[in-house]
Amino acid sequence: MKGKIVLVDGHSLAHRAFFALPPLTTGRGEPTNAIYGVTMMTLRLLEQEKPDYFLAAFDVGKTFRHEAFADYKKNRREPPQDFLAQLPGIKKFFTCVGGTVVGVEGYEADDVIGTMSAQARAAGLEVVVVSGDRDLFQLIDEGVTVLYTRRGITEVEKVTADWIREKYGLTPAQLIDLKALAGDPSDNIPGVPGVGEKTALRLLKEFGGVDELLNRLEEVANPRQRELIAAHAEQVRENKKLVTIVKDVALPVSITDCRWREPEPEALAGFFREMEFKSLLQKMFPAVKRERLPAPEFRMLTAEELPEFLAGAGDEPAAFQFIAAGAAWNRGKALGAAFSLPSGARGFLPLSGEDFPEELRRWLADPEAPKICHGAKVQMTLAHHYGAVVQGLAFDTEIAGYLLRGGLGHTDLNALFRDFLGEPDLPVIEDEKGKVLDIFSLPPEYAAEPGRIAPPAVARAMAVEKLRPVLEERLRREGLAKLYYEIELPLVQVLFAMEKRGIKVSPDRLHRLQEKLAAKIERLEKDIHTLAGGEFNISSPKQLGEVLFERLKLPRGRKTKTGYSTDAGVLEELAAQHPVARLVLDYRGLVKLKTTYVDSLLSLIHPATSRVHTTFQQTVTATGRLSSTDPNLQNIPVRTEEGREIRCCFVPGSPEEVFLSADYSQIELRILAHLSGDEKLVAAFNEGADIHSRTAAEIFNLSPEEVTPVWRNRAKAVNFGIIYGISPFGLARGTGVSRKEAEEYIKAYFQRYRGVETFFGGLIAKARETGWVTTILNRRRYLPDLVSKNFQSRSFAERMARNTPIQGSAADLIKLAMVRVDERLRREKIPAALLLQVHDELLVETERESARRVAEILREEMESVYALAVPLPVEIKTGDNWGEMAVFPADA
DNA sequence: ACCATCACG
DNA sequence: ACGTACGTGATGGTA
Repeated sequence: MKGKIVLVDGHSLAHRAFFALPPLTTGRGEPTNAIYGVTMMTLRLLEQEKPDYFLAAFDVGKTFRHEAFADYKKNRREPPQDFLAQLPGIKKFFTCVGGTVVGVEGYEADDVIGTMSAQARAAGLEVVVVSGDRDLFQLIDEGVTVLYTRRGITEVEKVTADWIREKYGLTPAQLIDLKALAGDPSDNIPGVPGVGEKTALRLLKEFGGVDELLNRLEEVANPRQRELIAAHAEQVRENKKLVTIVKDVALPVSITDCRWREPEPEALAGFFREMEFKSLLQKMFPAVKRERLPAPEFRMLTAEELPEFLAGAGDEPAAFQFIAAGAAWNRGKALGAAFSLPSGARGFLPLSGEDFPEELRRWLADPEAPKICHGAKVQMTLAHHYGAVVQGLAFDTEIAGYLLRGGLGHTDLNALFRDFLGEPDLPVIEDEKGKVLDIFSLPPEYAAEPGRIAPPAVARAMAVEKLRPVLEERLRREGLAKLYYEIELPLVQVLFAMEKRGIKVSPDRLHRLQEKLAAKIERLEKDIHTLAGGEFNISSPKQLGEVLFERLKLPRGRKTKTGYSTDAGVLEELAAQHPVARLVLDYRGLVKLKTTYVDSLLSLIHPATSRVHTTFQQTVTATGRLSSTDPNLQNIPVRTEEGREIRCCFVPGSPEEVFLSADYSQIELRILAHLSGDEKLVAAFNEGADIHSRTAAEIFNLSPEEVTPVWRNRAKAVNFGIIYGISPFGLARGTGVSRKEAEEYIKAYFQRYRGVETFFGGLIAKARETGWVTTILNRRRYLPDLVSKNFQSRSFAERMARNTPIQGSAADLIKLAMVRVDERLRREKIPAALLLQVHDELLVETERESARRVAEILREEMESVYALAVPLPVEIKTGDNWGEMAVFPADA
């Protein structure tokens, strides 16, 4: 017999899944989290292992171990009802997925697996045991491995005899003796008093097993230990029987009965539907239609009918939704526009080719005709391809959803429609293979099929229109209306204008840089291959690891999940030992610059204008920050000289123009001072102190003259740490000092800045109560994990809770400043415009003669944006490229 | 699709 | 005793 058998410990997997996942239920209220976890685990397993035979074993009732040993597992609490209720579902899943389910009265799942494992080995099969229970490790042998479930649900560790030798220094069979000697509190198995895992390991290494140990007791050096073991010899022998997995259970099935069958699609799909695993159903059975909202009734419109149709809205806002074959800055083609009016009237206007009807153009541009949509900025971008403008934006459901969901994501229209209105899924457009298409990325030829694309588009317009009053009410109720109407919604137009204007990148400079980098990279590549003694792909962490640690036999540093770590930290350490490490570091740096920045920017430059147009994402970050994509202009290099050359390629549009940049200095620490009201911190900023030097003086007890750059840098790292939610480990990494020392620093900081300590304490306590934290302008972030039982997730959530009010408030303030600066520039008709926002910095392009005035406006609006307990100074610079900016005004 | 790496604030 | 700094996006390699 040939092939592979997978033996699943159903009970232990279910247990793991139950505690690893948050509570999930069906609409009927039945718990499903363990079922879902086991399902995900098993599907992954089947895909990876591709077994020929598949058996899932379960415990049945009391076992012979309970009979033999009254206290067996006696301290175990009865499993929760919600767990037990899921076992039938789990067994059903194993059956539906083509497996065989076995439980034998009087035996545990372990014994069933042990028995089947022995039979399978005898038959020549490879055995893979899957469990979250270490007790199964004793079965490991030539041809028998255990997949041990680690954190989460789909992560498994492949445990082999070598793995066990490395970890325990024992053979798998010796694990039985280990448990017999040391006992196991979780099964309530008493070991020898005074013999823990450490001692037991030492004894086993010396004697080999408990039988030998008991036979040669006189050789045990420690007399007290010898006595105790002798006194408990019988117990140990008993334990050994108890913990040894039985391998001769009379099984009701044979190996051939366990042959894995391809699951019946109907059975599996039916099971998913019953359990309401909708995403799984969709993923595995795209052809099986989900319950979807029937498309609403609508009128197919002509351009001539449009004005009369839209007049039906009166003064009420109308929802509109484009559908398109591309709606980005480099590509855009509208295929139609759907409308939904509060009266219930709905319509669809097909669009094709280059024509964009005048009637539509006029309505979009009319500021008196209020409009609502989901993601207005994309609609504006698409309209812009036809020279059309959108004015009169009254509501954007995506942005409303973003504020209401408070960092939890799921702001797509379908999710909002489902979660806020309890409606079924919206209809979608599918291609011939049943793949769901993005409403803005349809094949252009679909323009010829308005009957196919109109209903989903109209349904979306309708969803937007129905969501508006509900979301609006929620925004008011949760105190988010001001943030929404005075900042986020006006910001849409500001960001759109920034994207539309774009920023000029000098193609000549970039090309020169590209060639220079290519030459340097080629040179480095040759040198590295020579030093390494052969060609390989330096960009492949896998190949690089093999070369460094196997061929060159350099000392391996940390490991990652998939192999050796070769990140900058590791290479930096190796640089002292082998010249190749430094070259690899240089190589990495240059390749990064070339591929991520030079090459990609060149490909995105608009040939006619030499400008690049990023897209600002307003609804993705959990803290309220913006992000930038295609290209990301918020991470253009600046910290190294070589990197800054890239920044130098960003230039004003004409020689008559210059850049002005305005950045908030220390905005996050100032916000911390304001929020905490800490006297020392507030005073430091009010006195205009160098904050890192001051912190150094405070926490290291130094006089100002004693604060050397080393101390200042450490204090700077501490300040960073405070903003990030601080942990000794993280601070140790940030400073290079030991963890213990880092702990001292943190203690000293909180001793000196009591206000900060109190603030953080109160913040966490309150957040645990409410489930969220807020920023200065009441932006909210939900942190459900603050009450997690898992230490790691809880700690993570606590760091987020400390960081978010700081990072998020800074985001609030600069967004408000952007709206105000834009307003001033337009009202005063100054030939200047915002180009970029980089979290605490604004970049503006202006005619030279207006530079002074723009600088004044930037300073005024940014510094006065919100009255804090401390000043909020702005540093303004100017220059003819983004890489070489000098303080403005130069003559002041 | 996921990971490792690295660019920014 | 646990295993970490907060927030992003783009790239090339690998499964």
